[in-house]
Amino acid sequence: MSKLAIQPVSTQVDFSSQERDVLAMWARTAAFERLRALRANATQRFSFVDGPITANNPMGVHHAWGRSYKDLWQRYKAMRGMNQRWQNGFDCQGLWVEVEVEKTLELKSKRDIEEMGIEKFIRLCKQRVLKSAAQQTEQSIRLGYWMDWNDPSELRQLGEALVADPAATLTLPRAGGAVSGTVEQLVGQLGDARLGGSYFTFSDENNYQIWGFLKECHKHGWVYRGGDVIPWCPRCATGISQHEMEVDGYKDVPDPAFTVRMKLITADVTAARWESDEARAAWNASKARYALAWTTTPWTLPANVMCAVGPKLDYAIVRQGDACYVLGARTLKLMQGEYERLGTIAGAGMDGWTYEGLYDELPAWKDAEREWAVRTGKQHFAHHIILWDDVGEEEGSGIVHNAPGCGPEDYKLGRQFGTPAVAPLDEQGNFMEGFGALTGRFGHDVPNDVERNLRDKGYLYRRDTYMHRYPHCWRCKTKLLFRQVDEWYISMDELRHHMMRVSGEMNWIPEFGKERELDWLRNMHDWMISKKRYWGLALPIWEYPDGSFEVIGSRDELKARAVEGWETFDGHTPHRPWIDGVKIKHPVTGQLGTRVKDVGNPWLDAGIVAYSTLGYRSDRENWAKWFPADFITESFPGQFRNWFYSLIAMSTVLESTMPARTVLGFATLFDEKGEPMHKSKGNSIEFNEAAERAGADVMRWTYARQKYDDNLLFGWKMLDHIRRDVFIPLWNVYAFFCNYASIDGWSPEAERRGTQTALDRWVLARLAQVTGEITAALEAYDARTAAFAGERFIDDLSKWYVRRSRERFWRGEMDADKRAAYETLYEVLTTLCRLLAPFVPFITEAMWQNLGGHRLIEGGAAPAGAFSVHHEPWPATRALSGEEQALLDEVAIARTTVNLGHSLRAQSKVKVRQPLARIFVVADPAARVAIQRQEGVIADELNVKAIEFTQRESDLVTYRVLPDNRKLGPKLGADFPKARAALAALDAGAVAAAVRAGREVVLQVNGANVALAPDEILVQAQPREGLVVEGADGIVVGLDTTLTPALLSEGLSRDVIRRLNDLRKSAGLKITDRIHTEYAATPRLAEAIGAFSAAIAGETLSVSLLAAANPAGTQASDSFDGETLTLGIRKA
RNA sequence: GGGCGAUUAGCUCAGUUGGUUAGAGCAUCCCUCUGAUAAGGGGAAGGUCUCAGGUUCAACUCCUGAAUCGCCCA
Repeated sequence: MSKLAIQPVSTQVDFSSQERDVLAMWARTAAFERLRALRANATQRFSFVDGPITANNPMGVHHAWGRSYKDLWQRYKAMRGMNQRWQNGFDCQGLWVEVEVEKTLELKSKRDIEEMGIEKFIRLCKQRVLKSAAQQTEQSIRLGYWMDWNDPSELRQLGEALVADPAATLTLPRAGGAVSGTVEQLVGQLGDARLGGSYFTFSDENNYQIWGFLKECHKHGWVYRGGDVIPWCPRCATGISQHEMEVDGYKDVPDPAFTVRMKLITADVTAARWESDEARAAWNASKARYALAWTTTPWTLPANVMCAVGPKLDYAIVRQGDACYVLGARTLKLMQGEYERLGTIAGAGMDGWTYEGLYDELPAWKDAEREWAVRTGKQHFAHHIILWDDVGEEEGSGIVHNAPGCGPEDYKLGRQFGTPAVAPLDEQGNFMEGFGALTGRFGHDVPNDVERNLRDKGYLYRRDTYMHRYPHCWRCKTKLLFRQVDEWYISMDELRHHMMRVSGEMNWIPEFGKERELDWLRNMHDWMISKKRYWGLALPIWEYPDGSFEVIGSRDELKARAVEGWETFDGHTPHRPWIDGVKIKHPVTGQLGTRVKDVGNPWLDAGIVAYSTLGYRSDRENWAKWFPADFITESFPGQFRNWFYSLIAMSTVLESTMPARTVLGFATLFDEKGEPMHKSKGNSIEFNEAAERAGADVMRWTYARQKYDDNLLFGWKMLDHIRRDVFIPLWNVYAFFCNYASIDGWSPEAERRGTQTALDRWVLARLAQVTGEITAALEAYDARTAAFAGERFIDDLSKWYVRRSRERFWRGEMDADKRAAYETLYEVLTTLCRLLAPFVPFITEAMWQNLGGHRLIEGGAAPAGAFSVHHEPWPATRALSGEEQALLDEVAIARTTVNLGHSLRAQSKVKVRQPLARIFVVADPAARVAIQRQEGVIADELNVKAIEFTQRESDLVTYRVLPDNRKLGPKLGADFPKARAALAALDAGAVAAAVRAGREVVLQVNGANVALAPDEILVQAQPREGLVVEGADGIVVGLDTTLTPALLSEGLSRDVIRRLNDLRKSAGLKITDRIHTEYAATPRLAEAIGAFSAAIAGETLSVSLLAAANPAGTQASDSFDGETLTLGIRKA
């Protein structure tokens, strides 16, 4: 092996451009493939299952957060020697893709799609997915995310070929042998064992595996077709499931608020309390009586069936003109104009009151009533008032209009009371036949028509505008309506409990995740799995004309059962439209079964991947090897009811066991001000921009140090802060080392030859300590703790080790001490590279290559060899020895002492440059030993000649004696305050002396003697007032500020040195350049220069130092401390 | 309406089973050091620990209630 030559390094580093160089190096050397090969035969495995990223748009910085964790632990586990699958996943099917394709093609509705042709539409959806996947792959690579990535250009090529001619034959080259097929077939096989790369949830395997899951559910009788009223997007013409009602789902909007007077037919007021007999008489005499109902969805009024009141609420009976009104007692502000309060009635007393229907003349109502009559055997349905506990008084009139065909709660009540139901809207949100003039009109467009109609009929009391939160489509932002529809569900009754058990077995980070998931499961409704759209899982449900249905569990099963349409379908992926033509025959009735047109909920696609990607159907042995995943991670919000939920549901059904051992969740990414990033708001940061401007490493570190529970306020300021505080110091330590190593031609050797100093041993102890800290934190999936430990170490390394070691590197001779400095810093840097590599793969790689790794490539290392820092094993952890622990404590005490000394100098306005004779120190015996051992360092830092442990502590300190609350509180109870006061009244010095001597202290409390043991009293030394003394951590430092002429003279000489070095710098000299120096100085100063000429010459590399009337060369003049100095230097 | 979580310095956050004078980093200002890097060191200022009760010898910490914010559910 050739000798390593460490190259000099600039401190002006462009991290982003360096990252691109590293990426090029990785690509050129196939570094990732080498890692896979190196770990391929490892017996230990780390199973990570990726939660698929939606392959729809470019990756955002919020995606980079989670992906940084994914890469962090995969790299870490690789360094721990484990074999891994390295498979990324793309989420491919669903409405989001459809919406984007529709936008591109400017399609307005489902009708447009059908006119264009479903087949073409599906192909365009697939192509869009492939294009997005290619882009996200490139961005992930830029992030430094090591995965078994597809070639992005191949993905794009497939997408184009698919649109051009899906039936064309294509051959894809692969290491294990080329794979051929039609374009469509190959696309359907992406991610499988032969093609490798990322998994795609649109793959045949993924879809058929879900069929198997649904079949299993059907075996238990959990799959059913249910009617319900659900939020409905009229634009997408599909229902929005409970899972999708996300944060984005609600917007504040103004809506018309109608107060409708329901004309009462029967109203039993026996429960009423009247204001007076006259009031009662007024009610009896009134010409018309009304209940006032309130709604913000006027389009639902034509479907009104009942009204609901709160049984425990009070309702006011009021008179206005000839009419009487009943409304919530606390909602009287709704009344317009003068009115008279007649009485009060509890909601419970209004049960069963009947009223005139608002739209009883409509054919739709007549049909509904007829259907109801057939069902119940009754004649006429009377609109009436019911009791409902959920009625509130905060908004509206306390009387809720109920239309069972128009709202989920309404629907439930309708079912409960067995009423007719009128479902007014079609898929596009338009009124259906039978609604008179409203037929064909859009639901949200009819308030004015409804208003006119109700006014004409005398039913409208008032109309207002009301601001409230109203659901909108999470994809296209269209204002939702509610529709009564048939959808397919998986019943949760039984499954819920199994899922709760499985969730309970998993390790949730942060811990509250488990409670959240359990809470969600407790409240989970049946899972709506159908969607009335085109691009997605073809639900394998075949319906027969008699309403019965079957679930088909696999392609083979379908083939065996197919009686029609198989030839057309064969060779295609299991998607619409081809699958729709396949018919089966009922084994008993012989009826022809047709597949339901619905596609599946996309969370089915993502939830199955712990099975589909591990070969559950085809290679059960392989599946068992990798299942359950050791680790999964995604952003928490939403995933409890989405991915985590579906993952657990499917694993519970298929194997009744957890899909992953550890779930790491993290919060939400916002902008610097804590507001959501939105392209339209202009506050979003593109991933590519962040990677280029801040660098991927800086981003990754930002994510790593973030607390999982807290939202991340992401912005340039914080990125810049991380770069300055973490990366610049790290890089400068590294650059310092390399630049001197390069000058000295130093290179690492197998054997250590240096003589380590205490400082070397200290930093190596710190290194062992931080290795332990980072390892433990990563094992516990705690990135933040690990990152903070790293930051503290970089700080110690830069601000203590390197700062204290600089002179050792400057020295000319390569002596044993300098050698030890090189050897130590080399070990620290190379170990640190490995410790930080999983977090920040680029900077560590760049450092590693210059520090040694690269020689293996250039020296032509064996093909099986490791050349990247990411091929290395993780640094071994070890327990600290007693001496090492003591050394760490010792340095901590020394640094405290130094800080105190600096503080004193600042207070007494004696600058550090001015040497002083001594400091005084008061410390307990252990600290005293530490300070003695670090005496040289402390004296040097503080620029003092000596450290003295004063014998007469009382000169420096006073004592404060305090009761040990923890011990005496429980012992004395209520007497404690008195004892504390009694102790405070004693002479602190005397008590301190007694405690130090190990004697009891006796107090008078309530006339009785209480003896306190020495360990029940705390003695604190405090700096004496008025002295130049500073104290902390039990150490008190005093400064002797006496200035002798000799000290003053030395101080002056230090000023001269500093000014000379400033001059060297401004003259543009190199650090190693030698100079001739001349000076003109006032007498006292000249004397000082004379006295310390050797030191001055040495510190400034002056080969001559001469007095001159007019100093030659680059000149500078200055006055300080009453002296004047002119300097001149010339390069020697 | 119900549930969960939060509220500590200008900002971001620590704060062990209740215990003595509530801390750090950043930012600000002042000083200092510089053969130290976009730096290093010191100091100052900044707090009714959201509020109100309660338990206790003792509450940032435990309990109850309220306010505000966030999330989930209805």
